[in-house]
Amino acid sequence: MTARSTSETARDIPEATVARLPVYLRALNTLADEGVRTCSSEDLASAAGVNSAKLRKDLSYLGSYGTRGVGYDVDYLRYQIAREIGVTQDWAVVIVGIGNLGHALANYSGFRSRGFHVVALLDADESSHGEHVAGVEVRAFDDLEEIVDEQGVAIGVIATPPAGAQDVADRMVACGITSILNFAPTVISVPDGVDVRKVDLSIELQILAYHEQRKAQL
Amino acid sequence: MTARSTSETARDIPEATVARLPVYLRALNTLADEGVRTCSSEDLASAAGVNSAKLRKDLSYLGSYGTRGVGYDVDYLRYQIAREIGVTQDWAVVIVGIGNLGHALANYSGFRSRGFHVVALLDADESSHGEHVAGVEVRAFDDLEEIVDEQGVAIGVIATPPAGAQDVADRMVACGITSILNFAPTVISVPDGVDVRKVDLSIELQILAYHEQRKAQL
DNA sequence: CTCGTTTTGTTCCCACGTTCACAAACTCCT
DNA sequence: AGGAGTTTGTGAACGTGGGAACAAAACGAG
Repeated sequence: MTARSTSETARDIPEATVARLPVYLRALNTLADEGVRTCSSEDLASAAGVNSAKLRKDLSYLGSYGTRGVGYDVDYLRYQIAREIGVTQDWAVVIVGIGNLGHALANYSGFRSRGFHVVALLDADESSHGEHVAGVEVRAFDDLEEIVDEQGVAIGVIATPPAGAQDVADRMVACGITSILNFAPTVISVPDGVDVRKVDLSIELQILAYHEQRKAQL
Repeated sequence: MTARSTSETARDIPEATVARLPVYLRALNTLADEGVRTCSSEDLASAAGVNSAKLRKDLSYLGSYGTRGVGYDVDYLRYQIAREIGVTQDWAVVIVGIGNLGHALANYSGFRSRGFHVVALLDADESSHGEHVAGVEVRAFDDLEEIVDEQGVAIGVIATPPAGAQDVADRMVACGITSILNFAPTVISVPDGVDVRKVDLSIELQILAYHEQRKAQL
């Protein structure tokens, strides 16, 4: 509806919206599994746990994919969101650090089913090399460059202890990885152009503890 | 400096600040381990990966714990943040769902060292009962009420498959748990007064994929 | 004691995100 | 064909968060 810029897609979507698109996509998948063909913004919003006005505004950044008076076609919208996020293609992922968490990540079925393919598991500890986890062999961390080149890996996952995380990140960046998901409980710094997202289990618990403590004070 | 309200502490701290306090706390712990006794806002900010103005503003919500011209006493500030977050006390935590992720969480040393104590591991699958993980016996999900009552549990962790997550949440809320950390890839709804935080691995990857795709388009 | 230096605490302003509210657009019924 | 009823897409108001910049406060030198 709005005028397109020179390059076809690529009007920029607010970061907060980007973070919610995968939630909408999951909700749409659930609806589709239940046989729902069409839904209103109200339906989808409640399935996704957000306000319907916010949902409509979020979707409006992608384009005008609904029909007034009717709602959204579940399959069509699902495809449009998947395309916008980029999960219509397959992404190669490398996981570094095969401890408890690395094992869990390697075995996590949610990656595979959403277009993420774990092509390598790496660990600095030699005693783990050769072991197979989720059908993938654990290899030496030094094989990183080779694997990234061969397989065209763009996304790396760090699941090492905090002390090694910055080194791992540096090596990843050096060999061309531009997106990192960091589970190590430490701040890592990377050059501009590289995206890092951090997941920190104990920080989440501490945030809950803060609110819990406040409730207890009343 | 500002006038206190009737009840001693408890001016409300912005949510964005609350989420960063654990990061500051971790950075302070690292500095303390290195033998640093005093630091400026600049030092601490770079250790925590934030802007120094933001750090100072965040800390100012807690009180006036620095000294102009000098900086912050590392130990003192560390204690003040820990007290504010509530990690000077010990919190009992129950983990439900002992699959790959549940195992990893049970074994995660970062919980114990930050005042979180895993008092029970529960699973609906009988075949896992009796097994010991990280020194704690896996018990039946039906024991939840008993354990929560006896141990005064306020925080629950859900690491089940998505289909069971809402049921688990309902049972947790029913027996008095008021803070939930949800790893199941589904939206769970809870009554007012209950805090839920969600950690979703595949959503994080999808957000990275979006940015990766945009970089590739240029 | 006074001046210069350092660093905090805070104010002001801008950008971003959320919500409301409504016009535009579509369907269905008569 | 026209009107009533729905539901989207969006403009406008509001609230929260981030960053620059500066006054206030401490310290040290002379």
